[in-house]
Amino acid sequence: MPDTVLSVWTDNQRAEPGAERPDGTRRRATIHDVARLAGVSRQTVSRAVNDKGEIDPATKERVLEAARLLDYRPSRFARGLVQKGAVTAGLVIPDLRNPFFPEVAAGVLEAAEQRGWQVVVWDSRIDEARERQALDVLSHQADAVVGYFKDPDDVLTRHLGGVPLVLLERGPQQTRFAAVGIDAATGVEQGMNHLFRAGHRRIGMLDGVHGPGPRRLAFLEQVRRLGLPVDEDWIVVCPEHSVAGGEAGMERLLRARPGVTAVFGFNDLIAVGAMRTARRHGRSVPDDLAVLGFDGLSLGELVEPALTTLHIDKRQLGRLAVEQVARLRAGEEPLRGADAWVTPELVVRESA
Amino acid sequence: MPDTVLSVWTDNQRAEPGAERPDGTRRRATIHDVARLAGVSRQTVSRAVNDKGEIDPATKERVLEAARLLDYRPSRFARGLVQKGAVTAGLVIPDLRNPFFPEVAAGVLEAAEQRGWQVVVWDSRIDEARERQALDVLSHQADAVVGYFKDPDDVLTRHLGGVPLVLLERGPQQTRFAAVGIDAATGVEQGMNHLFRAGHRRIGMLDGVHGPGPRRLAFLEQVRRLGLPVDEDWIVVCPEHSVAGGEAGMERLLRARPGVTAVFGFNDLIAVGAMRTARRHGRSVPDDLAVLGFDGLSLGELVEPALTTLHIDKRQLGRLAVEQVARLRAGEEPLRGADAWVTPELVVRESA
DNA sequence: AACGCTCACGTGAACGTTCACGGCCCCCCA
DNA sequence: TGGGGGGCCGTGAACGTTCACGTGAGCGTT
Repeated sequence: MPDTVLSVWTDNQRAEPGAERPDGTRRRATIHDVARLAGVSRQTVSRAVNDKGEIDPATKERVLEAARLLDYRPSRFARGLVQKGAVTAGLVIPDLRNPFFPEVAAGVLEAAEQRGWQVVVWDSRIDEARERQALDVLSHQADAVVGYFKDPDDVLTRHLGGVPLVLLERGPQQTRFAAVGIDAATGVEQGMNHLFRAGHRRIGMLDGVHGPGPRRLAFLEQVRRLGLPVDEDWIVVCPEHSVAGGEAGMERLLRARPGVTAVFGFNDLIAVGAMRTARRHGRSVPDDLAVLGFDGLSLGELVEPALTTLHIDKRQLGRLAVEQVARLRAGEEPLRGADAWVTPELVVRESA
Repeated sequence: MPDTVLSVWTDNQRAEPGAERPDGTRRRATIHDVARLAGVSRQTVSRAVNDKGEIDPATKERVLEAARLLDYRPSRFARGLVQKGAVTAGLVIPDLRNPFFPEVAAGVLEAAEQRGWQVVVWDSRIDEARERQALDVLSHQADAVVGYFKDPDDVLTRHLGGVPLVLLERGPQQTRFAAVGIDAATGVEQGMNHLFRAGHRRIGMLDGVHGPGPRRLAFLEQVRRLGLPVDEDWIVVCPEHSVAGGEAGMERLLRARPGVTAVFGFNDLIAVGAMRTARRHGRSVPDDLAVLGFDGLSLGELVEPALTTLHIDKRQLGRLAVEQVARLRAGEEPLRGADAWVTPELVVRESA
């Protein structure tokens, strides 16, 4: 290589052309171009770049040099067309900034990697339109999709164009699609028992969604079972699934039900927000107000007091989702019921 | 559709076959199979599934029905081969569980989405072998790669096979590749000025990497500039970039330099760990010991005392990386110097 | 001298789409 | 009655690889 270090440095990585077209634009170099320049056949080029055997080391070097010169890169499409087996899954996540979802994603990536699949990730930013948009793209580019979607089945089907879908955190009774989820009922039961045994009778909920989702339904069932007072003022919906959302929700709950002695948060971020608001109102946690989270984020150990929460194995959730995809692809029946759930586990720390 | 609801529910999403092969396995249905079943040509099938015009509504419906029957999905490879323009970028992240990286990823995803690109994500889990592995795959499947890599240029080149690479957080002097990074010098200067003005003279560093990385070099320069005492005992390397790592590192620092009055953390998690250890040793923060972080994670506002830190615009970092990729693809010169940096900003909260 | 074997390399076919045509039929209008 | 035009549909070709062969040169063995 006669290039000086400087020129290598400067020209580094610049897209250098294959061939000039009549219209002046540049076409990407093909295996043909390389073959011609190196004076060999396509097959020999293929042998060189994929370093297979049956090729003279000298010609191999010559071919690679030609490839470098033309900035040749094999077309992944042409390649994929002839060698099957490359699997791409789509993953649609509502909000990467909520620490819950990166953990789920990590589980998906881990399981996908083990199977040799790759994952293209979309952040829908809690926007249903963006969810559909993600589906539109992924239905063209992925072999399967897993993710969080709010739309009903028929809408999803319309944007899916036949690719298999695995829903995250949708009860199977709410969808015909394969799904993996969280056993909210069992989790909430553990949590409410814990609060009840600690003497709490006026328990509020800071929900995260408007409709009667699984967590709220489970909460209501426990409230009924334990014979606690309840009306809709005990449940307030936070404007967002964040600390700020939890703070706002707690403000409203304290106004509506000043007598509340414990709150059950839709997730850990909301619970943390609740603690902050409570403290700002002069109530100490857990003495004046107990706070229970739902997620088991590691940041719950860092706040003060440390958050008592229902811990979810988030990686496992992701891994399960990938397994569902594998089943669909194999033509098997997807997991239903408890096998497709992750059961929360109560982690008692300090806040309740 | 004569199917009962039940059968739809049950058979849902199961991979139903295209055609039986001699060996008994099933082949995915092609456009040809659909055409034959519907009694039309490929082109007509194409028109139906891509809903273009020039097709009779009745035949269209017939074709779509046939496609449904065969579970036909167009091959994305065959499609990509003929219509250019689909861009896939690879993103390699060290650890999705460190809140810093999901934010960077969010920036990458956001910018990629705006350009109509998709992103396949790999979590290398801070393992250099896995980094290379990711490169091996992505060099085959992606049109460009951006990510965190520890290997030197030549190793990367070998695993890259010609695809453009943008490095995250590597000073351009350390690599010939295009890069985006953090202006550690400016950031550390701000931080150290802040500590110095508060009266601190014995300042330790909890580093995150073994070599003399940019943050440590900047630290040493500031120490020299301010005329502070320094030897290697003032710098300890934490075993990992986590709260636990910070706790362990702080234990060692306190043992080596009990007179320390302030510590500068490699990142926010380490700084939080330092605070916890300090407190466990009976030192109150910031009175007995000031702690300064580097990252600006939102969890820094939640801990107590709230973490003073050098805030980095992590999304911007991701967006910049995508812009670098775009430049490389366009054959332009990548950004160098300050345009490719994100400058940290001191956020004074309570810990220092 | 005939055979066989290995090494290095080339050739046609196939992968599954879309694109650019071209053709047919029917209707309408002059 | 002729021609024009639009609606609907089909036919080759092309996209860029890899795969399964085929070929010829060179060398050693019998």
